[in-house]
Amino acid sequence: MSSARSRMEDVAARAGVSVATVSRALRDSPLVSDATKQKVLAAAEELDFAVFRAASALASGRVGRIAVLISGPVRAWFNGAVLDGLYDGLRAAEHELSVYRVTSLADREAFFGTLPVRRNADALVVTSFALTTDERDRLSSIGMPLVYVNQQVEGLPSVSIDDAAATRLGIRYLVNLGHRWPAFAQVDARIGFTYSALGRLDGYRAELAGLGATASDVRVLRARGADDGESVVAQLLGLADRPSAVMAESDELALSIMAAWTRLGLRIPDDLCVLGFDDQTLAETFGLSTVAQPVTELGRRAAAMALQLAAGEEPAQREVLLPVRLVLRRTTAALRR
Amino acid sequence: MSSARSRMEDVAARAGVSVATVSRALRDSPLVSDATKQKVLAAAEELDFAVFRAASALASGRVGRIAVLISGPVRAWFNGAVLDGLYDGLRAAEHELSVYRVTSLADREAFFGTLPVRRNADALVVTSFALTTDERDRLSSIGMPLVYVNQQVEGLPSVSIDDAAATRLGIRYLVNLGHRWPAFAQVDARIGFTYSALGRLDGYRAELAGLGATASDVRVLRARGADDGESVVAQLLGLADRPSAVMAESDELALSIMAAWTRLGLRIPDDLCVLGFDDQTLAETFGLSTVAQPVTELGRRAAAMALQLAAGEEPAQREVLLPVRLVLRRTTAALRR
DNA sequence: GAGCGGAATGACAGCGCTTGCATTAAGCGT
DNA sequence: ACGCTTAATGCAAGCGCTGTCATTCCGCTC
Repeated sequence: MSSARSRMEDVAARAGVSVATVSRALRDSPLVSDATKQKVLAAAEELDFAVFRAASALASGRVGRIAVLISGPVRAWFNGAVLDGLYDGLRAAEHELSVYRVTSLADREAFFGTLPVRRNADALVVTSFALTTDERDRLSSIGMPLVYVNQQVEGLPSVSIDDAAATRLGIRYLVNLGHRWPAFAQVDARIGFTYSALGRLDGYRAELAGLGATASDVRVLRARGADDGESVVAQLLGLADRPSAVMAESDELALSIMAAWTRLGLRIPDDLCVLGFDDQTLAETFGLSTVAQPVTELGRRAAAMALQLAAGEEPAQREVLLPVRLVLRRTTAALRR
Repeated sequence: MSSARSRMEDVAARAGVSVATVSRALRDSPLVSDATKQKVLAAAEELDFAVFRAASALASGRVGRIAVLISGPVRAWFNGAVLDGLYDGLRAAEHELSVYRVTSLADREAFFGTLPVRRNADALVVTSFALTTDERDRLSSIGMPLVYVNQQVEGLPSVSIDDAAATRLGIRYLVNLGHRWPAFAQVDARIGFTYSALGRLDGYRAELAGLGATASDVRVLRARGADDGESVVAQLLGLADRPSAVMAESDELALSIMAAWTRLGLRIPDDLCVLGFDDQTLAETFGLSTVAQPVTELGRRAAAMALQLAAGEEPAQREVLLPVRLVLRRTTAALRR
């Protein structure tokens, strides 16, 4: 408690050992005897000592820090959920997280232009968008390990779900309820970002085709943003053979569709079944049926993998695929004939 | 582009100057001539150089890092929005952010027990809960500047809104619409955390009293969580003189109340007016009228203040109060008589 | 009892920057 | 032309740790 900003030297003096021993004891090195560890720990406690990480990083070359690139703001539910997982996974390893938000092409260029992580992170986690070959080359030329979240890239370390399969699961469920054929609602792709929505769209198409739907049964509805359910509803109502069910690429879009639909006095699930994707907080509140993906777990696994790569180890599994599950609530029901 | 992990020495050699000059030039010191700065910048660019922050921190004593304590997970909308603001505010100053999540008393004790920020942050931002005197003393004994967000504490640096006044604004609006008298819905307080909800409750009580309501007109409804609108609706329906309007302490709770209410086949705003607090993303989607608070701006201002304090400057204003505004959408309407 | 191996610890040289001070160059008045 | 100020740059000493290598101190063996 006493000294406010004590150094390792002070701890060493108090414990009656050298700074080298203190350093080793605090990191629980097997080179230090148990008795000495006790003494050192006690002295550190009494002096209220905490390692100055900058000095440690300089001496060891390891900065104890993972960087993450997220697409969009932190307040977007998906980003928050991934970050929670990353923090969970890093906490035990006493690593920190540096968050870089990328919302525009300019941001992205700025990041790769200056590559601020260069010597300031031990590994980089990239969520929700693919890197160009150039960007990848630059990272590997500086020896920065890379982990993808929310997408797979041939042979590179990644943690994700199978977006296509997950969507097929949802579509199959709707079809089994008698809906011939469900539509699929999607936000227009962000420029310059490849994005798991592609896999979901593929899954939708593939499943319909597999179940015997024809080309004209495939109805993809476009929104200008995740809160633009209104456009989706307008397209829905304008369709010749109006679908009795729609699956949205995200819960946020699904909720927006629900709001626009009920605002017109129409009912859910009676007049339209809605199926979401994610299982975010408010899905339960509004009784939204959805394909749940374990987003926070994605983050945890990514953290673990990044730590392994940073330590120079080869992860047991380079491409981790986590399971999704169908969560049935009150926005889906069998087609009334 | 060439060398992957170049040091300042390499830049110095290439620019034909000393490392000291490089260091100064990169930080835009007035001690360096413009011509030299150009040369250094060019050399740094060619070598793809980025300062190794750990070394810089060790030499200067400033770590270039602000720590923030948040209550609950990152995926909670409020936390995400504050973090976005903090990142905005720190970006220009090239500072980083260390996030510490506190969800339990144990977390809190762990944080203050080891005080990991001790030498690893230049300032600490605390959101949504008050510190004990002990905790404050420990921080000030190590000279760690402190900024509160989302609450005010006598004379300490803080950035917040006036929760009581904001709530009074909302209640007054409902009363002016003819609702005699609105109820107030709140989540049971988290143990050990003081929390801006107190101010909102006070505001509710004060405004009703000020407008001439009697004690029995004050109806505070309790939810077990922000997604427990169900309990609130049950309490509402059980009330003798059923209120025609309810204000919730957060949009999340308001949305949950709306969901529970409409699930019963009741209408909004016809049978019940609902007013939220926050103006989060989905408020617009669901047409929720609400008292909007500038959460991201709270974060930006907190970042600016933290940077000032870290630099040893005294902020112009120690207690910043940001304005709120009423956002009228479709969940509120004049009482039909 | 001398020699030896292994376990535990200490001494010390950096890691890559920043910064106070010394030094040099340039400008200027007389 | 000569000192003198001011501007620009270089020199070198750390910052607080880590990791290599050397040293000490055991208990054993022969």
